[in-house]
Amino acid sequence: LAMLAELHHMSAENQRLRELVDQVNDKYNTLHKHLMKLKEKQHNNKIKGAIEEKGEKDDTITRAFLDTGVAMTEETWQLLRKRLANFKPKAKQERKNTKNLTRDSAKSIRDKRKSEDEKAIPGWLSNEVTRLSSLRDVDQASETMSMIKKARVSVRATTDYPMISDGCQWRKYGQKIAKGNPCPRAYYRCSMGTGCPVRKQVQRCAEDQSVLITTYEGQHNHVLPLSAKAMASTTSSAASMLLSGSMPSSDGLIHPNILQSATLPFSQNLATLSTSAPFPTITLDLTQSATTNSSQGAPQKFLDQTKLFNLHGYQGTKTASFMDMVNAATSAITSDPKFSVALMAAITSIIGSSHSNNINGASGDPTFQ
DNA sequence: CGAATTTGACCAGCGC
DNA sequence: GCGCTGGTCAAATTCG
Ligand SMILES: [Zn+2]
Repeated sequence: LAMLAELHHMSAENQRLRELVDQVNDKYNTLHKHLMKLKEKQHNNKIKGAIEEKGEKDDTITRAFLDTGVAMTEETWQLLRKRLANFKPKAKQERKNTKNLTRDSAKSIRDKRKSEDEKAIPGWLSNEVTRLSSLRDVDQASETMSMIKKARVSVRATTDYPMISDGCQWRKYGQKIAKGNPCPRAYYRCSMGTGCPVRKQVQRCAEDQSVLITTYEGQHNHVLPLSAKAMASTTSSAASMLLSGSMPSSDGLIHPNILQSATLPFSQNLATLSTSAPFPTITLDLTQSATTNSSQGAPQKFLDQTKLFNLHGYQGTKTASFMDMVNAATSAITSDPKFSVALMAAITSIIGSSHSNNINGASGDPTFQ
């Protein structure tokens, strides 16, 4: 009987580990894509820069970009122009806060909420923060926090992508129609924790309506269910990656060169990081992820690693193999320390929450009309 | 009946 | 100052 029980236990744990492996694998893939896209975008930005210098803003050019599969939206152009025209960093957030506070002063409830917002420290992030603080200054850590609020992670995914619902509970608080395209943009706020500052906005692409662009902002205030951890950790690691990329030139004197987007090694069409003003944004492209992955030299390593991952994950599922996988992953990416840091944070966050295997698949994420 | 969504009002930036 | 626009609020309404 005892043996049976233990067997049961073991199998359960096995299952859990397998899920973990899957998640890590997913995250790995996502990050990989990020990198790819980053490289791609960097290339694009170079081209863009050249074009901007020449002052050519023809439709034909945009068209060409689109034809080459480059996502070149009007927003991007506007952002570029804006950035070129004038750069007014900081102070926006502060002003906003004060505004909100004054406005909210009328109602006690919201007042309370606001104060909570300002004082609350994202629980799951605390580890990372402490680590960072141990490495750097407390000031830097706090600054990183504030920056994290500003940082944004946007995810491009097709509507049928299984991750449509990221496991979080979102309550819709607004919807607006964008000027350029007929598709409205929906604003959501995380409703899992009281005063959770996380916001996301969902918009489907104008050209290709099968593509949803969800943009996440902020860090969670509370504990996340396991199902939500994948996306959350992915976005958070992406954000931290982005921020760590833009941080080292501390004290805000970051030159707002649009054309200077953070450079990460070896990447193709995975993730696009743009240190672009006003908000640093990293976009992950999940549109063409699972199927057609590699066509060129660099990613080969990764692919092999991934396959290895899958293999180990699906058959072995011993903690040892899992650890091996993690080690392999980390060692494979050590070429970029920042990246490795981010990924480590993500992995540790996942591992740390090995209990509460709550596989709550779909909370309705209604794809708006 | 409580919670979530809808939807117009509202507000701050921003360009003119 | 005016009007437009992106973002948020909140009353009304629907949903479960
Ligand atoms: Zn949350």
